[in-house]
Amino acid sequence: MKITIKDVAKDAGVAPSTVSRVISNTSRIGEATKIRVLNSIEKLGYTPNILARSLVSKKTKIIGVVMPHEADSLFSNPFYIQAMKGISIAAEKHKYHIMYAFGKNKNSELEAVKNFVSSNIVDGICLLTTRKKDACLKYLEKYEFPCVVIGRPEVTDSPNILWVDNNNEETTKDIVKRLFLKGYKNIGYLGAKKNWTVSINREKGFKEQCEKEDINWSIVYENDFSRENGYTGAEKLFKNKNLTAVICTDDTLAFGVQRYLTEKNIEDIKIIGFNNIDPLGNFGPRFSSVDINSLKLGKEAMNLLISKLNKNNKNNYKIVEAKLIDIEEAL
Amino acid sequence: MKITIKDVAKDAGVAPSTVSRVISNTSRIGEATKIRVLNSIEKLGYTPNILARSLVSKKTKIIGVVMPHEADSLFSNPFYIQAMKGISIAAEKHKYHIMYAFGKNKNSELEAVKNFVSSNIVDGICLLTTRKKDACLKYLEKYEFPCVVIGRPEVTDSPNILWVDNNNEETTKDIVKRLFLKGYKNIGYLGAKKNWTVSINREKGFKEQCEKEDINWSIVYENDFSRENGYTGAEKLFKNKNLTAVICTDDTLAFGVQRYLTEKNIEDIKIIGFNNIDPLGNFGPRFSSVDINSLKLGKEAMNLLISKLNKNNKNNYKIVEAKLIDIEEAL
DNA sequence: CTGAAAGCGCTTACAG
DNA sequence: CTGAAAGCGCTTACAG
Repeated sequence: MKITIKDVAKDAGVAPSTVSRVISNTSRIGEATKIRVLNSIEKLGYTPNILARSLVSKKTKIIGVVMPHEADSLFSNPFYIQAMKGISIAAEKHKYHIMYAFGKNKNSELEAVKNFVSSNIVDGICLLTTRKKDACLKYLEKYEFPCVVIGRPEVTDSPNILWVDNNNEETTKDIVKRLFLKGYKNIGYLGAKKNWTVSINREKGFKEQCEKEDINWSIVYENDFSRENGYTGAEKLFKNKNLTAVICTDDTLAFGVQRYLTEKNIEDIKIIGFNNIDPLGNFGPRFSSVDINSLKLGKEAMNLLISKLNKNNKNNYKIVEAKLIDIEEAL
Repeated sequence: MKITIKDVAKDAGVAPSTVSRVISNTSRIGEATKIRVLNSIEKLGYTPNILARSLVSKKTKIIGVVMPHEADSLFSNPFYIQAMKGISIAAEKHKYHIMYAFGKNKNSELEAVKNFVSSNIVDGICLLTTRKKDACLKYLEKYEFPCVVIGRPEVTDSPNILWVDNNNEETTKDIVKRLFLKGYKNIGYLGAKKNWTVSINREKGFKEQCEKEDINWSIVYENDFSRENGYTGAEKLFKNKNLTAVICTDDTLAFGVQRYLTEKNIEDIKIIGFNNIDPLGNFGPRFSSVDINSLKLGKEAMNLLISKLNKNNKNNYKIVEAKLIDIEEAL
């Protein structure tokens, strides 16, 4: 039988409340009794039942993490597993547990959120992506439920919606700027997931900087972050254009573009992707890619949320630096 | 304020116990009161507090999943994310929640297990790998804590240790047999993680079949499932041997072997890997690989564990078929 | 500094 | 079929 606080109390010859106090270390306790209680805890191998504790404290110290339902990207894109790892590391450090919900379809994300919120099982929620008119965020905001999102929400100044993001707009601007300096005057942008804010922000920076530098640009959107969509996107991009460089919003797309160019014998096209994915099958030439630091995105998301839960957060967002890994060293 | 069973009871004009009964749908309830209660629940938007429920039922309907601490493999190997997805899908179907613990180092796995067990937060535990003299399994067995492991434990007939595995021994035997029929007489085996039972089983099948068929074999072990270790492993394997085929216990290793062979201009070597990883950078020639069906491994692990928790499990293990995806169609 | 009591939100014998 | 009561294992005012 699992031993409880009563067993410890009896063994130490004190009241359960006293045991509780020495565990929480919150009020002044006589040194002698403290030692006695600690000994009994040790001797009996007592560990508190966190369920009972949660019931009275109204805090479970569990964070619910909702994965995007797009299965395909999950499998091929290291972003998710790295972010998860970052989330778990940070949570563990603060003695929080993590509960993941893998959505199976469009609606299951919102359902997971509702389920988390209504069952009282989590103190806060973390979303791994943001969309335009995000239903999950809307729900969470309505119920003022503590949450953090990786990516930039449409409304960035709501006190209840924390967020962590790269500076995507600046990053694509910077890339365009660098390309321009190297003499690239015809640049394509291949996006996917049109309603994901990450795509929108990268596109925005791209477009603005192109217009500023007077660069010929074209933009193509595909459905998914996938090699196949990279290939079909490249078909469209290179149909009538004299592009010399392509920025892809994800490396999976970039691999598809690379394949297209190889097959069609189109040479000397500069490709830049995002996420710095190691392709494993390491035979093709590598292209440049932006390392978005997924691990840190996950960690900072947790730090932000947990700070909020402990009511000592300063900001409601955090920018994680993205870093262009350029194969030409100095682009 | 969160509404409770008392609020519903008051609204419906019944006792809390009655509300509880209509929710659990466990005892006979008058149709009229049932409807009244249901209406009140609907009207007030009541959802049970699962913490309180867990406290009395001693069941949390949460499963703890312990990830192996080897971070490297996590990032590159789709096995984990696919298994996680399988786990989550199956758990959700049975209305269980999943809590993941990402180990950071060798000891953190056991700590995660101990933590799960002692805090009363999970009903059962799932391990994503098994090792020789597995400390986690030993602990779980000692406390008779319900658990399932993906992979084959050393002791396969303990009623308390459920497991799900491919038939790894048979699979490598089968591969060797096929290779032999195609005329391969010098075959290498490149393993990693010497203390993982999956490696041991695959090696065993390999060795036995080679000796049976009178094939010249050699075995090399490296530390990790990684491309780098595949490369160094190939260096060793091809030092003095006239190998014509190499079986790698993981595709990540196989990619390294492939790279070595390409660099050294060694041609016509048959490579066979495990896990059927899509390399993304799709320029090198593909090699054959065994699809271990990670998604199903995860699903079946959960099904087994949950059956056990509901005391209606028939077996304590389940074999998931692995399938050789041969690039030559008929090897 | 410490104990007795109430309460967190449920479930489940025990009566009737 | 339904209610009153006890209890799951904690925490936290309230006294002293």
